[in-house]
Amino acid sequence: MTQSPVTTISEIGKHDGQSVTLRGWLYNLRESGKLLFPIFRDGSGVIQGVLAKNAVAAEVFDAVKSLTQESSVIVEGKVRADKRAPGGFELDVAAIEIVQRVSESDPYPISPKEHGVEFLMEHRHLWLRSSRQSSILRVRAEIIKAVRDFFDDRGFVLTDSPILTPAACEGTSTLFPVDYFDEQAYLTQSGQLYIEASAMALGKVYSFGPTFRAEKSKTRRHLTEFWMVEPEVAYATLDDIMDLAEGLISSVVKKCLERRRADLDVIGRDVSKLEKIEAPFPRITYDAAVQMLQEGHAQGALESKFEWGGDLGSPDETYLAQKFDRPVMVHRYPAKVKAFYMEPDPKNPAAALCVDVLAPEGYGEIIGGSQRMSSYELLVQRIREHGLPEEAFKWYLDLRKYGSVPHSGFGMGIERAVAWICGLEHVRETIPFPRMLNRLYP
RNA sequence: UCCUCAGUAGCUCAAUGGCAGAGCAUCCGGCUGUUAACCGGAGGGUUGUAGGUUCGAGUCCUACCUGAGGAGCCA
Repeated sequence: MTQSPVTTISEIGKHDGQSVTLRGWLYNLRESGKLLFPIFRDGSGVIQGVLAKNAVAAEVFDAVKSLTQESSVIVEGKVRADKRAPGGFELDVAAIEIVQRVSESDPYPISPKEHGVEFLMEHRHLWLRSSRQSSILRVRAEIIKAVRDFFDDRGFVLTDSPILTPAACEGTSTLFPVDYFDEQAYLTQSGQLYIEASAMALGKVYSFGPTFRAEKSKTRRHLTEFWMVEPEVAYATLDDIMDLAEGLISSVVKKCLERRRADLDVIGRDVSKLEKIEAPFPRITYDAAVQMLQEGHAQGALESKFEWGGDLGSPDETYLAQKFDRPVMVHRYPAKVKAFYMEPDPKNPAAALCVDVLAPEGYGEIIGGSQRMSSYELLVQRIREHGLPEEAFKWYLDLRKYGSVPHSGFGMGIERAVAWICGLEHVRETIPFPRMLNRLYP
């Protein structure tokens, strides 16, 4: 092959009328008599090639004609703007080098036709190559970058929490145990307790990493391994972190609309719904939410009547979220349904200074946060009430002995945020290799 | 853990208790603008597993396995 400049499909518009080299894979091949229409992908996008039998060398035509799906190829050809092409450009193929040809006796299993969930999940390592899955992963990467930029630009310091932990932060029933030499350790279910310590050192901090929950949940919103970003701010109140949460979400959505609109189109997302996501978000108390739920039940929109004092269930969250066109913040839940470390509301000690942010369109809770308890005595009392091993929390209690201050933070689940922003049916598509109740492979 | 549904060709699905079928994929042939191309042909089956009912079971019954959707729990 001659040496034309190597480029990518996403950049190919800059080379209109020129010869270029693309390195990628055959996505599909159509033919019509003496014409071939190979579709190539290279990780940045998809482009259709064209070969006419009387216009190219016979060996090039035959080589393309015999290609199998997902064979890896280096192609050279002239870029041509064409209204018939979905991406606006086509490639008049002049030469091709087959890097590895997929055998027809063992063809690529994922055809352009429909497949079932189980089959696709068994072939997740190959499913990632589809346009839709590639676009989702690009949006995921954009969301993570937008999250980190948001905090970095505001003076937060990234202080990651350990993955291996000696004890639970919210009870032991949902932990994955691992052998740690002669001790029992667990995979973390939240980095929160540790970033409280680093917030006391550095003021404004966040952690970003994987978390693990051995919940036997089998729903479209659950993974056993998922990624969380958790900011923690010294001297911040509940109101402060509600401001922070709505700023984060609106900033992330805006970045995706600016930089990943083409991918959102591939995924089929209705971006008009995302364009409405601007601060301020509605804020309602738990008490107001209960009233809305009871009205919903009276109107027949909800099956069961919600009683004050319980935690919100999935159908309840979906109902509340449907009342708004942007995320809704529900704050001040009853303390007894929330974690032990939450500060009581001074105006009503039965309520906790906490907030759940419910995404629109039924995507459920994407953020959970609170003001943390700052009193040593009260925290000891709560740890005992919850039957937690006091010895394991000695270091955490130290934070309340040496310059304790009010502080607040929250956790945002990356996969739920990706599912919502992309408009996906299930969080399993939001991460390259999802870990679920019945899925550890591939 | 509980509730509901499903499992038939590589994939997606049909088949009243009575001969196991189609589309896609693969292979062969045709077509100079195809858009999940189309047209013709070929090969491809231990109907999830183990029992049971029946003259006869993909179909009915029991148990188990696997998967999906939901509840609870949660981000």
